[in-house]
Amino acid sequence: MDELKDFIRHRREKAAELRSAGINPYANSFRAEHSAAQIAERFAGSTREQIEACTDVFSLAGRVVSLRSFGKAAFVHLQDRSGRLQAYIQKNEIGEESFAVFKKVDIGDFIGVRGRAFLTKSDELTVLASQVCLLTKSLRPLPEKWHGLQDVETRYRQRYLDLIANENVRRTFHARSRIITLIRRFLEEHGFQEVETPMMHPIPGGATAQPFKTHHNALDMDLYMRIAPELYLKRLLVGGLERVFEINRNFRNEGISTQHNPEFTMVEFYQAYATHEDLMGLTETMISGICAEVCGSTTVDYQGTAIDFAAPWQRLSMKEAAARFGNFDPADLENPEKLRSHAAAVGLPLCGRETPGELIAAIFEHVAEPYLVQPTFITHFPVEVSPLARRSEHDPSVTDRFELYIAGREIANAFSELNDPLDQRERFEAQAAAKDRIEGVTGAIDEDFLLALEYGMPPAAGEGIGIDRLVMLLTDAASIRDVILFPLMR
RNA sequence: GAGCCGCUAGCUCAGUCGGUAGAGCAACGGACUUUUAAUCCGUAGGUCGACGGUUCGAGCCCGUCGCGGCUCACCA
Repeated sequence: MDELKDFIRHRREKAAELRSAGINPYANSFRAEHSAAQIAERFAGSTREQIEACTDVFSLAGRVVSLRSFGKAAFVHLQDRSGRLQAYIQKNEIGEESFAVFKKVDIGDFIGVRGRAFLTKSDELTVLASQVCLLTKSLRPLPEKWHGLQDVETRYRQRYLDLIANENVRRTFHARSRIITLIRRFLEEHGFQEVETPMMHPIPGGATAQPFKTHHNALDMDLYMRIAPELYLKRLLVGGLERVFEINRNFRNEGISTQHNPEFTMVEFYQAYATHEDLMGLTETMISGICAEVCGSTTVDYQGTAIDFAAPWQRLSMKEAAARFGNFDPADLENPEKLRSHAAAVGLPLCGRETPGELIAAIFEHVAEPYLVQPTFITHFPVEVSPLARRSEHDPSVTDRFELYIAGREIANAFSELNDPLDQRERFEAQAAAKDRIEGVTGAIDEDFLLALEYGMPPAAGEGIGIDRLVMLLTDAASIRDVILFPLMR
């Protein structure tokens, strides 16, 4: 860059002038003892007289986000981690020299302020500065104060600007943090132990999705970024860790959309001696509790629709849901010809080799999923689309599995775990064959996982919850990118 | 990967029928010691996403490409 923009040149010049006057424009000597919110909290409900009678001196540091300068005085708003607070800087309060330094402060700079509190004429709590320190000179102008930063691409690529300019974005990511904390707390209180399992897998498993491939040079070994932690968490059940959970990233080499980011966060948890029925209750309790705590209510507005998280939630079998929303006789789903004709009628592309269970699942996803707005557990998943779930003891064609749908989206997936090593091997082989049949790709079988099962895995149930999607629901975010700090950009 | 929409000053946005590139905020100079989208006077700031074409003349019309958003497909 041979020609600097005026605003950058001006700010560099100011920084240089300060340096030559013996002022470090990147000082780190100021210790803020209070946050904006703490000071506001201190005087919440106080009268003007009470505030002005208080002789406490507060120290506050933050970014200057607005500046209204008069000849020998100025008002600034400082923004810190907790919010904003106004400071009033007067020449005769801080002295001539200090005021000369302050005159070189721009919007965007970090400053520290020390002083007593007062109420302005318009009743705004303000710190009357007795001392002002420049802490960091900003060389670039911030986005505009009134409209903030709107450009979606800039918001994602330069998230720091989005966070500075848009308070609702700060709120969203604060909510995300709280949601994860509450999930962790809930599971720990229920006796679950947090673990970390490999992110790089020799054989990708635990879900059906395209993996990212990578390579370890020293071992000359191909590896895959994990698509799910499931098979490792179950090895821990074999190892006797009866209740485990992991909150971490999964990576799927698939399309990107408002619901899909290539890396996304899931919580997966496994509980020995529990069934998928137990997990439905656990899930209702956990999510409705988190909703109440984060949103202050179990009813939230999501993109203009009210969603009620109060338990209990509706439960429907997949066949019931498919027949109800597809408007046909449930008995048709038991008849292979009628099933296939319904699938064709709703516009599904068919190759002619789909099994009945695959057709039921495809019809369900097509006709019912978008209409499952209120929290709904869908149960009785066909065995063909559930390679890791335990077969139902009442109907061998389905599994003891549920998925949770909210706002037309899959939020959680859970099942009583298949722990019969021979059945598991058959399912893996069927799955590999299906992959070969439909995609012409040979699926690898995780022999090490089957070996673990042969030692005996206690009966258990496991569940995965998509954290990003849950956060979207609880923060009214339209796109998954609005709840991921740095979404993948081309 | 396909379809639709968008890209103009640091930011937010106008730009008429193809005829000299505009505003607000921010910036710069000046005035101003209770403002809060401060106010007042003055100044500066542009590869109109990129390249090519049509035209006497293109921000505007046409084509190719880039980046982004939404929808669809694969997936959670």
